[in-house]
Amino acid sequence: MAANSRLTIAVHALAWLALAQRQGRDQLTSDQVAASVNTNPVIIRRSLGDLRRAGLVSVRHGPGAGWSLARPPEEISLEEVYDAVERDPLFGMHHTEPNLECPVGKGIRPALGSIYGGAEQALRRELARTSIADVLRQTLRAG
Amino acid sequence: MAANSRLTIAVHALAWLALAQRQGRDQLTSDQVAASVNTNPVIIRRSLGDLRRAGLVSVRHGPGAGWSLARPPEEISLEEVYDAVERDPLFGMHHTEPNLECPVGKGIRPALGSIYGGAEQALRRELARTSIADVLRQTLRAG
DNA sequence: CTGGCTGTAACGTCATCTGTTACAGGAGGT
DNA sequence: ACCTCCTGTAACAGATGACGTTACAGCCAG
Repeated sequence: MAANSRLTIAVHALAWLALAQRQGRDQLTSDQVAASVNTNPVIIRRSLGDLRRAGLVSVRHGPGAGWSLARPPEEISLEEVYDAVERDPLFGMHHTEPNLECPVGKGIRPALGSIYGGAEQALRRELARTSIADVLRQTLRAG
Repeated sequence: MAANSRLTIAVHALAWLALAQRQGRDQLTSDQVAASVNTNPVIIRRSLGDLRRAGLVSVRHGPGAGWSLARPPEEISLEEVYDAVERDPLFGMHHTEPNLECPVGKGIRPALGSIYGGAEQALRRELARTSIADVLRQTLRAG
């Protein structure tokens, strides 16, 4: 798959918001987040926009504005972040409809659909075990 | 991520080989597999080439040539197929190096690396529970 | 009202995947 | 040894999507 960095960007932004909050800075602008992630502020706004629609962060407009966590970092799991930023299923089906004359072509899609569903659930269960607070703790230990 | 259909193509081809084998047809050419998947034979050769390098199928050249399973379908797990056809990690890191002045930017990559590793392992463990024989069974039941 | 920041559209660039054509190379049957 | 069939792979076109950038409308505290 494509090396998709959306989850990385979102988790990085959330961890940075969690650290800033702990340090008493309640808001961060997209420019400030972008400076840590080292990318363009618009990328951050797009990512945090997804997280806002999922209810994980909130935003304040006007001067002195910025982003903050909508919940304590212990209560934000990577599964929720994954759901917020990842739209497409993990594995894609055939681009063109398989040959329905062939017994394999006829039944393969529902069979794979259920198998892929189980695999995605296993992935989510694992991501659910880690919170933004966990990520921040491991990040500060590694740094 | 990109809707990547490589795993789907490979599993479809293997299930079709397994069914053909059960019906007494020991070899299938890439044209015959392509007719069931409904794609170009070169796509099939590329996919089966990955599986051959992983030791899951074998190929015979010359006239009357074609592909066949290198092992019984009960002993080929989707985890092996996944490893054979999927080169990139599931989640990508930042495109540009994060800001190392920031404590989050400094430690986020090793932290995420270990978390992503655990998530990929959970995915693989789930894929390991299903064999090509299982896929074929479910496919024929669904068809 | 004003200044600062968000939200989003529009666009370019780049990488990747699928699909296609073309052709060199290997191996069994004669 | 030759033929013939099929594999293996390079080269290319088109589509898709991600990232990055610029630009601008909208919103709101002061």
